[in-house]
Amino acid sequence: MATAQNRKQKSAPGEIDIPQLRRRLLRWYDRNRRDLPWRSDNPDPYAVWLSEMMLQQTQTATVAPYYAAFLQAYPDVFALAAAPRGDVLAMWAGQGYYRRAHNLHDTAKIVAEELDGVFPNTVDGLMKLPGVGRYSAGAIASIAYDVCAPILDGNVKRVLSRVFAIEQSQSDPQTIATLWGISGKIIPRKRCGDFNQAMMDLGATVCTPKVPKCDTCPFKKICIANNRGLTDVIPPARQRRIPTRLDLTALVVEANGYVLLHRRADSGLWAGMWELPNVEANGKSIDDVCEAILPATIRKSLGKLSKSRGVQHQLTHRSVRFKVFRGSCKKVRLPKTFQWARADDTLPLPKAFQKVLSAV
DNA sequence: AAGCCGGGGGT
DNA sequence: ACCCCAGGCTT
Repeated sequence: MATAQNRKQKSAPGEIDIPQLRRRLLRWYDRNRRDLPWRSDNPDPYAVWLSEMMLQQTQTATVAPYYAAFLQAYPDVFALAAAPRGDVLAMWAGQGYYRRAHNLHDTAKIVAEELDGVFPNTVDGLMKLPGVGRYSAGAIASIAYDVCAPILDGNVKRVLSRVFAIEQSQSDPQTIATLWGISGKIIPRKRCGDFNQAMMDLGATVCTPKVPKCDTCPFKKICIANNRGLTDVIPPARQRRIPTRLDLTALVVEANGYVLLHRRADSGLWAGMWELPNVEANGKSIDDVCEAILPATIRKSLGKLSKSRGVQHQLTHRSVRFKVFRGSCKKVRLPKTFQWARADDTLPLPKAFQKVLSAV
């Protein structure tokens, strides 16, 4: 009798031997775990939190050097809380998603000033911190405190979709709810941090989006997608969006070794970061551009501008093209939203502007 | 529910 | 060229 109940059971956790899944995964992890800088037998919640903020939508290889630099500059939450915002942003420059850097600093202050420097050890407590959602809270709680909280990131989504043959779109809220449910169901009572990290390692190194290495997978025998030859169609491809074009004219204004920077708004693209003065091109003349984005004091002493070669920069949702002009002037006093930066310093600039600067 | 927010590793 | 990455937040 093919009742709805029976059909539901077919791809429900009931079909998988959960204790066996746990044993297989932890045994695999003991032999094959990645050696990552933030891993430790005695985890420091601050270091775990720091790594998780950096790892949001960012691969481990990209994070590693930033993580090392942050931990050296700010060995504990009090050091980070005491740092000027500009220093934190400058160290984050190049990593993208700059809102994370603001949240990082805000959270450090909250923990240092209101929580005696101690990170919460519950999912609810952690989720009150800016930039910490359900995934990050579960990851920090389980890894730093061995609390048995589930996680669901891109890796775990993919692994669970395949093992339990969840065929629906990964972005469907219903599917996400189902996957959270499974993640909570399979997490063991012990070694929860290891278990969660093992799921992510498996997704990153074995259960990959393309050409998964099913022959070396600890779930080879129990994975429904593998048993039915469905690993190519689970999870289904998401529809991708076309980046929109953004044409900017940027100015490189120098004054004996310094370059003129402007501070961006606290929200939106490159939030709170610094930029080379720029504006949407829209057919503007160079005089119009200067009028639009330069303080009057600069314009007065600015020599003739020369055109440099253009720069192209790709974002996930934007395709940015820069026209670049270069000129020099006196090192005059500036409004607060501008600053003179030494051209040879590590500048608090997003990659796009680093690229423009290195091109001239 | 959908859009926004960066940059890069891997293929 | 195209996939997606230890997601969170706003509208």
